[in-house]
Amino acid sequence: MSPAASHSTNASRDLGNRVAEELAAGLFSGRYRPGEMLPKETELCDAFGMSRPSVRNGLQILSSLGIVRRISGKGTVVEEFREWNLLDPMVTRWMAEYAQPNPNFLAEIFEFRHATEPTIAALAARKATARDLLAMEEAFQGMEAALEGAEAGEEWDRSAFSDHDVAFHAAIYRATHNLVWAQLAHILRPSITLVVRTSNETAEELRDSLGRHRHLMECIRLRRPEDAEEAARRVMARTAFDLGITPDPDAGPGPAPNAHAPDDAPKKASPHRRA
Amino acid sequence: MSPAASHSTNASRDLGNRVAEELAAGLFSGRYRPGEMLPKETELCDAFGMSRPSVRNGLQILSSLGIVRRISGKGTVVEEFREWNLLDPMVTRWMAEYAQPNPNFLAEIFEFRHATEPTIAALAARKATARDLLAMEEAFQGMEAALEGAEAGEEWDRSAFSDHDVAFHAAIYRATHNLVWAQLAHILRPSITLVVRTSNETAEELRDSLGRHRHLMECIRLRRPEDAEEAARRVMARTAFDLGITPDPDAGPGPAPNAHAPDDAPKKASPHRRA
DNA sequence: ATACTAGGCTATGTCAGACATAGGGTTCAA
DNA sequence: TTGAACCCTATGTCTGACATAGCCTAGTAT
Repeated sequence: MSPAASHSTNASRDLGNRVAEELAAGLFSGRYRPGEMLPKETELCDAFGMSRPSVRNGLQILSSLGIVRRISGKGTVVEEFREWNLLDPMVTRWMAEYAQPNPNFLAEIFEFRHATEPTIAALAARKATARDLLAMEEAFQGMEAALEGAEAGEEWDRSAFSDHDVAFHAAIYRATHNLVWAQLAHILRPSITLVVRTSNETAEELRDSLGRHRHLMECIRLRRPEDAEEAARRVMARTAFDLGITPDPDAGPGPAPNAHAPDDAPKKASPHRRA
Repeated sequence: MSPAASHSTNASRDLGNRVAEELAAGLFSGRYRPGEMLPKETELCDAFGMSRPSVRNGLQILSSLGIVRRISGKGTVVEEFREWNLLDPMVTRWMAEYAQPNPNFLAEIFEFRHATEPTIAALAARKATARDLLAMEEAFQGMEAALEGAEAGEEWDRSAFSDHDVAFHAAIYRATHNLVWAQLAHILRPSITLVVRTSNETAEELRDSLGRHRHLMECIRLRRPEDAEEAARRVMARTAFDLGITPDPDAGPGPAPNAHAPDDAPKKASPHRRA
């Protein structure tokens, strides 16, 4: 009807988000770099075929995420990467979706996970409810199913596996029933999908990883905080190997990926190393 | 001059932020509660004396922070608290500024800090640069100066002390040179200012706290990760006491989770939130 | 009587055009 | 060389209008 609809808002009703999304694709993929200027509003209007208010709406979103800064009378400049709100859910989604894997950045997220997930697992073992355990179990079964599909010979769906992997770890974060950690679950997605997209684990390696996840889940279910802590360390050791940070999945918890730190102190030997 | 200035944009050039700020004050103080509806746009225009685009701009900011949800044709509804992006710098500022201290929430942030700051301190001890150490030192001297002013008898400026306290811990977070932790430094402000606003430490207690901070700083400067870890635990033990979480600042690093809420918030047996 | 549809009302989403003002550069004079 | 006055550009804001999603109500058919 009315093909020449004047406003023609038949498509989406959320144009600002579309603008932000498209620009984010360029921002996160590195097409626009910090310090550079984005096209001016009128040019973006032209490029997207939308009115100025909608374009401004999109720019506003990016601005409130610390990704760009709007300078009155001058234009829109890309902020330094360090200023971006990397912990915002939308930003983490964009990272997982558009960013090309940056080894340095992945290593930093891993460093964070490596230091915290054992603690989180212990807390989860103390506080997890039946609902939390269910979420973990469903995610785990999803990983299992994806892996079996792969072993059945079909072409193997990496994204299905990594989605459930994300869900598994997020369930543990949420099981702490702590607002801060629950929100930090968002950084899992870029951390996991970016590595899965590039690395090439064998079926055997994945099965090993799955076993470690199962063990972690069992420790949480049985309410054994200390065992859960150790189990989480073993999961992270596996992840470190898949990320290429350690040469051996059973190698100790090398804390920092980059060893340029002038540490005259011996690194912390894991206190309870039950083999 | 031109009293009938039509546009009269004499005041600020950032009306959207003003709207967001004012609404945030109401949102964080509990005047608007999750599930409720905000006034409609035209009413807000009237209340703030601004045009619809500006008001929409402010609502857009709150929306992109997960604080409200805009429903086309219906209105603006306040999201559940758990959906708010509590890790966003602007949100943490609003929490520190407008939220009345919620014991439960403070306990959760403390739980997070208690679990992570020792690790962070150890990492900082490995990676801190001269610039990081300078930032820590300046913040520490700021705390010292504020405390001495207090002991000199003048009326004592809590906010000066807590600002430098925030800066001190933030410097440690940043000294890790890890993007994730650097961003997490933002949660320090509500955690610290909210407790300082309510608690009533004596000068002696503050001096004790200051000593623990100094020791932590020295351990980091001397690049002793393990000592820094322990020193951070002692700082957190002091903080736990000031928060009313533990009865004794030297009561070991009792993992706060199960022991919190001694007097003012009787702990529920079931962790389920459902009422 | 119940269920389903049609219509109207409300509040948000989008558009168009206009003016005001901050930032930055340029020109001209002291 | 330096300073001030000028102009241009791009963003910030306003006004007024229409389009559409969500919701409520009334009317009709079975």
